[in-house]
Amino acid sequence: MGKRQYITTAIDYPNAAPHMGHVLEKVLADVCARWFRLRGDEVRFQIGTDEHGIKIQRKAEEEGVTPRALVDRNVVLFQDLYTRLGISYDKFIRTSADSGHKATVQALWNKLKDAGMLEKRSYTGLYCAGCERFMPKKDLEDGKCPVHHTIPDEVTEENWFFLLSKDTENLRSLLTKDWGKEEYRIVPDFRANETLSLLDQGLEDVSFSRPKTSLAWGIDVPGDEDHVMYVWCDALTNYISGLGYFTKNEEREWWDDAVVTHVIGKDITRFHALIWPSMLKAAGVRIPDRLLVHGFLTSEGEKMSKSLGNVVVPQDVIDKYGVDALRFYLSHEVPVGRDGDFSWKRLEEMYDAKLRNQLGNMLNRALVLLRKDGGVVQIPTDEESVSQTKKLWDDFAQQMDTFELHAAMQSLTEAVSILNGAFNDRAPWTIKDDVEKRIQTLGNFAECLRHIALMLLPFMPETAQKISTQLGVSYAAKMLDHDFVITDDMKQWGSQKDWKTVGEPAILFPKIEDSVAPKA
RNA sequence: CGCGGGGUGGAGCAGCCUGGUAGCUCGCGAGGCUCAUAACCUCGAGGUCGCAGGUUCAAAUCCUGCCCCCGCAACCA
Repeated sequence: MGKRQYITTAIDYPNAAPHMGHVLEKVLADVCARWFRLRGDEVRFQIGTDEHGIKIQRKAEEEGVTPRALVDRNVVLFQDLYTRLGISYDKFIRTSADSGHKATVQALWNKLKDAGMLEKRSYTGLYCAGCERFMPKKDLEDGKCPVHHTIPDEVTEENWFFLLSKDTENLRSLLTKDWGKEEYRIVPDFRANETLSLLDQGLEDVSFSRPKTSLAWGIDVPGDEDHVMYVWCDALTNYISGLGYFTKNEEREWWDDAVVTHVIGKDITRFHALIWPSMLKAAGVRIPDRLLVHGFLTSEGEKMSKSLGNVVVPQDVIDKYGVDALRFYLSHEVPVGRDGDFSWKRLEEMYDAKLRNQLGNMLNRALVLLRKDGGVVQIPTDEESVSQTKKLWDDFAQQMDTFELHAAMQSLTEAVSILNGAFNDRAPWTIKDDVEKRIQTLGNFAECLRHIALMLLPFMPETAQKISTQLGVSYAAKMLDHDFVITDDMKQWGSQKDWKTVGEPAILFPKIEDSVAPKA
């Protein structure tokens, strides 16, 4: 018990407002972080923004503002959204604004250089003046830029390269077994297989810097005033710079002596699976434990894109259905690791069917009847209830521990459905003469709901607390505290001896009248 | 032959590894109940499991070929 967990998400690129894809990742990581805390682990959870780079620089030029002003403005959008979503992060790192970040990155750079992993080379490529970037040959149509229909110029520029190819076999070993006894697991498995097939194709060295003439908005390369670091050394390093690595070193134990989990999207798997461990190893820093890779979200079955006009603004969803409905949808409908779809119609169906009609109504029908008998809580204890509850918790923990979060979430909605069925079968409202029996029958349902609320806590914290409060459970007020832990006692059937009466029933999920999705 | 994912009742998916009455959720229809947020429960309709071959007593499930959709292909989460 009580392992130390360091969990991170990819840092977001704040060149525009956050969208549903950003939210998927944060919710996934937050559910994990909350679960770790609830099971008694010490957790540090970091998110942030990757604020350098050419796109920010250009976007700022377009708007006639400084890059600094642009990111300062946009970062707030991310922070506000994540706060509203209840993302329980401990640290929000900003690569251009966090004082320690630059120092750690430059220190890491020097270590890579000392390790002989950096080399300055001239790079020759096809440069499109219109796009202001090098075009890979594969992107060209008949040798022309597909956007500008011009033949790109052959341009040579100096770049620092990270000698990733040196580590090809080490990385293959790392992903299949270990690298100097260090292990690094990719979840789900098929992402690991994909990465291994990349190794089979051979690894190339990676460009790690840009001349300031083409990119000014970034961290200076130490000892080379004409160059700025390219994204990888800058962005990936956030995971350790956020802990003061190589500088203050105050919080290094969260890296050195913790289970480290990176939550990322499938597009950046290769960088996290290959470049990052190679960098760390060269710098003499331990490799993380696992990489949790999520898929992408389509919108209404199609790729999310501005031109299609189907980009879903998370705030619209929250405004209409609430934070927990959104967290529920992303957890219940999107299998961890695989692509998912966001659909207003589906969200509405799920909200009505699972949350309003099943969960909310179940709570309400039990509470209303209990209140008619004075709200007395009496939970009959029998062998079967005790053992079934234990099995429920064991199965749930198993799924959560192996990151099958959607399966865990789905088994919760399944449990609520079974509860509704049992309620009809036992029909407590038909027990007219025997008050004691009626109260005890209802007590069973209240106790079941108490357990379900606890399990819902990582997914839908506010809802879980509301249920517990309505039930009148004594720990309800503390459930959202950062240090709240689900104890073995809480997981026991009928363990809450101080639970005497139920609270006031209230509608958990109201009917949403307007069934038309807001236009984007 | 670039890589990967996928094509199963109206929608979304499971099943395929370890062949043998095709399952789940939503939606739809009909009954039941009436404690409850017109919610809940039960039953039902609806599928030649992308196409074509092959292996087998038997294939959604294994093999071969083909068609189609989606994503990725060094910086779009």
